[in-house]
Amino acid sequence: MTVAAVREGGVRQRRNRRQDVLEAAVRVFHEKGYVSATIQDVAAEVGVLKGSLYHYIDSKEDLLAWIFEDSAGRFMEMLDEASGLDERPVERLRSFGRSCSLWYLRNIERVAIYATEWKHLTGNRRKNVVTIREAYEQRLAGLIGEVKEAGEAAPDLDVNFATYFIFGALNGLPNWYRRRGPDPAERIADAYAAQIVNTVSGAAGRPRSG
Amino acid sequence: MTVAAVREGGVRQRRNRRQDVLEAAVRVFHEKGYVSATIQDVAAEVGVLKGSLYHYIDSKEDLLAWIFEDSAGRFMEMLDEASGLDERPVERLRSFGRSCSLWYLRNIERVAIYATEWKHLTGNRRKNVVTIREAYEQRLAGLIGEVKEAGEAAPDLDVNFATYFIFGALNGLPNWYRRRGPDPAERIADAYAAQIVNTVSGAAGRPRSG
Amino acid sequence: MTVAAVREGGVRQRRNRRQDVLEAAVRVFHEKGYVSATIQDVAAEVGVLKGSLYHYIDSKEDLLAWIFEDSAGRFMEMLDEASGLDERPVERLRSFGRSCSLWYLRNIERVAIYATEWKHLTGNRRKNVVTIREAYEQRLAGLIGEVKEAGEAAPDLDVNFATYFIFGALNGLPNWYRRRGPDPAERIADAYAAQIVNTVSGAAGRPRSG
Amino acid sequence: MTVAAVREGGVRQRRNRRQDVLEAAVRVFHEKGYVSATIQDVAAEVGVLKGSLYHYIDSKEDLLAWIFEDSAGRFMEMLDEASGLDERPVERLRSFGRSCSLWYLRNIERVAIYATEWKHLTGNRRKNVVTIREAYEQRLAGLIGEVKEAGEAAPDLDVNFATYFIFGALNGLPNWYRRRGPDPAERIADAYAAQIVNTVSGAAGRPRSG
DNA sequence: CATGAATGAGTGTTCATTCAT
DNA sequence: TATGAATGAACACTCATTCAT
Repeated sequence: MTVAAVREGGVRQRRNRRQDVLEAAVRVFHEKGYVSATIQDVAAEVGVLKGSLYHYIDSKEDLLAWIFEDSAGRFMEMLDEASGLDERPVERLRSFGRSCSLWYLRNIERVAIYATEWKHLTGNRRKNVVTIREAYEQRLAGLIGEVKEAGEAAPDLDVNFATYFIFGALNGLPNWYRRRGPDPAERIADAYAAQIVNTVSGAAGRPRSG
Repeated sequence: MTVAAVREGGVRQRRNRRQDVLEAAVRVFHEKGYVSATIQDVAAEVGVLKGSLYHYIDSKEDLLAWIFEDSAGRFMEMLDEASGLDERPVERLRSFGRSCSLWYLRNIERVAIYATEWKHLTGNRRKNVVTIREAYEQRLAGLIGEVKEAGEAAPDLDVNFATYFIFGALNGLPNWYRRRGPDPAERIADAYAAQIVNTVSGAAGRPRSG
Repeated sequence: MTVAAVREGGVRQRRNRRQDVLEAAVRVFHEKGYVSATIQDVAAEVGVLKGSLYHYIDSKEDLLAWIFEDSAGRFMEMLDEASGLDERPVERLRSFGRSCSLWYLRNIERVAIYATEWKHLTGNRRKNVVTIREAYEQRLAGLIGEVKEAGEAAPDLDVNFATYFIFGALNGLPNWYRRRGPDPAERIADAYAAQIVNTVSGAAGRPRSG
Repeated sequence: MTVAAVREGGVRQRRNRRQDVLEAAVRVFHEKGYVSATIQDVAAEVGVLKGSLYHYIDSKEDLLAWIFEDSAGRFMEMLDEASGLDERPVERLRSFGRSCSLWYLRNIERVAIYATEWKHLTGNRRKNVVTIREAYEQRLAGLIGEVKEAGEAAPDLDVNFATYFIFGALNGLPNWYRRRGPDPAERIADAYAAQIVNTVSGAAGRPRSG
């Protein structure tokens, strides 16, 4: 083994350790809830003593914040991808719905944490999460608004209510979805995308059929 | 004052006290979350010392379970009322959606607790909550199924996914609704009912227009 | 026993408990030093478990602060008494020195804590202690200044240095004085008072003898 | 470069490193107190990680003991110098006072540690410190005794009390002296020496003037 | 020599719960 | 019924120390 290989191994191991801790925390926080979960639990999941965990984190809340940042970053990347399509508004909404649903399903524990534990962040960290959530809502509201302007939405649709409705439906995914369940994530994502479109467009969303 | 009156007064007071404690717990658990909230917090909200609270409850979890039972009972009453209508399936779904939404909005703190804190019940109490939730889901799924059978649903609709979707949307209400906000509960309930119908029926949900 | 007696007993007991805690803390902090002493130690000295101590205090630092406040209040009373005499400046200095020394000796553990642990107070509490110390120094400096103005001090005496010198000598008392030692506190106080006068006045402090 | 030079360089570097560590510890212990200061703090002051510190020390207490030994050794050298003068007792006392004061001021952090942290040594190390302190006190007491025997002390002077008094005044120096303050160390040392003499001799200390 | 991961005992503090008054 | 002192187990976090690399 070369010196470089050893060094790379060290770096990789360290990074993996940090990542291990984060992923262990995701599992534990998801299972027990952030407040009920103890640092001990996370340490046990990693396979070290609780004191050792503090090589990787500064505090329990740090660990939670770290999960949020990591998730938010990856989520935003996905959103950017999903928004830039060149299609009819209603199809862009469907596409957005499918991408979001799929991302939710693939990161279901993080999403669950994101949806329920943000209250336990304090100070600026909480503000940041709220800001990101609002950005997300506004992007969705924007899409729905475009559908409405294109005359493809139910005529009496309230954009805000629709946004909250769909947002809620998505956030409900972690409450029932099991990775080992019978339905492949893609199928669920397609169904949810269709339902999102339905929610917004009502009859207008149906292809012109007899 | 007669002896009977005193006794009745005592009973009524006790009942009120019990109810006071429950309502205080609802407020406190909603604000801080069940785990973070302390018995002290609840006692302070009631206006007694924490030791005194144990005249009305047996344990903290008892208090949570009590909230669930109380809420579930009242919720089921509402559901029974909402289900017995003699109308077209799609209108029964709309009616159900409106009633549920309205009940959610009027009991928003309890609903929030119901949606997020059920994990912290143990043993049979948890089972009961899951059972009730499933009953509720099945009732909703039943309604959606009837809509589908009546040919008024989107043709490729998956009843289960639709149920989860709508369930999630409703459970999302506590995340944004504020009692002192600009929109009256009835308006929100109507909008949510319409969106529920849209979700299920897509084009079919629109009244037959040209 | 009358109701009043019972009530008074309760109050007295509570007060005693609080006072017990404070005095236990004085002993423990004096023996081990504030940082090394644990809440456990104090609790053991009181005869309760460490958790129980938090009925009487809010934090360990609170306990330290409490000692400071209690000591400072009593010390200031003594200083006020000692300052108001109507005598020659040098005799007022002697009187002050005797009173201070005596108070130090009678409160030797508190004085030791006062002299060494003030650094471990934070924020305003530290400021307060520094302020009180400065007030004390200024009072002593004032007395010395008056002796000097009366022409009864050594001619080249620096008032500040003398103040620090004497202050240091007094603060050194806890380093050697033992309550059960051979010398009665009064004798020590007289000797220290004489030495304080000597420090300031040199030859001038001697009574005019042939 | 010769092998010897390399070796010498290594030794010198090691010695310097050791000295660096000791001096860093003096600064850190003085600032935070021995108990509150962490090995990490000392390591950071040296510029290495805490694990690396254990190449130079065996334990935290070792580090403290080392400071005491180093300081005591240098202090004793100074004392020996200061004691051998051939002068009148009172002038020897003054000379001793000036030398001590000056040494205190020049090693103010070590003196502060010496005065306050000796309790945290254990076993023989504590005994040694106490022994050294006693030796120092006896030397001072001896000088004062000689002054008294020479008839140059206040007639009712108690040698022990005077020793404690002066010892305390000297130990108080670190409580107010700042290196960057307005008064040069020599001026302070002269003043303190004069005050020491005053303390002991009272009127007798004044040169026979009219 | 230097690193930093790992340990494990310990610290201050919280809190649900009990119980004598 | 109400109090509040007391408990004891638990928690987040710290730190001196060790050791493989």
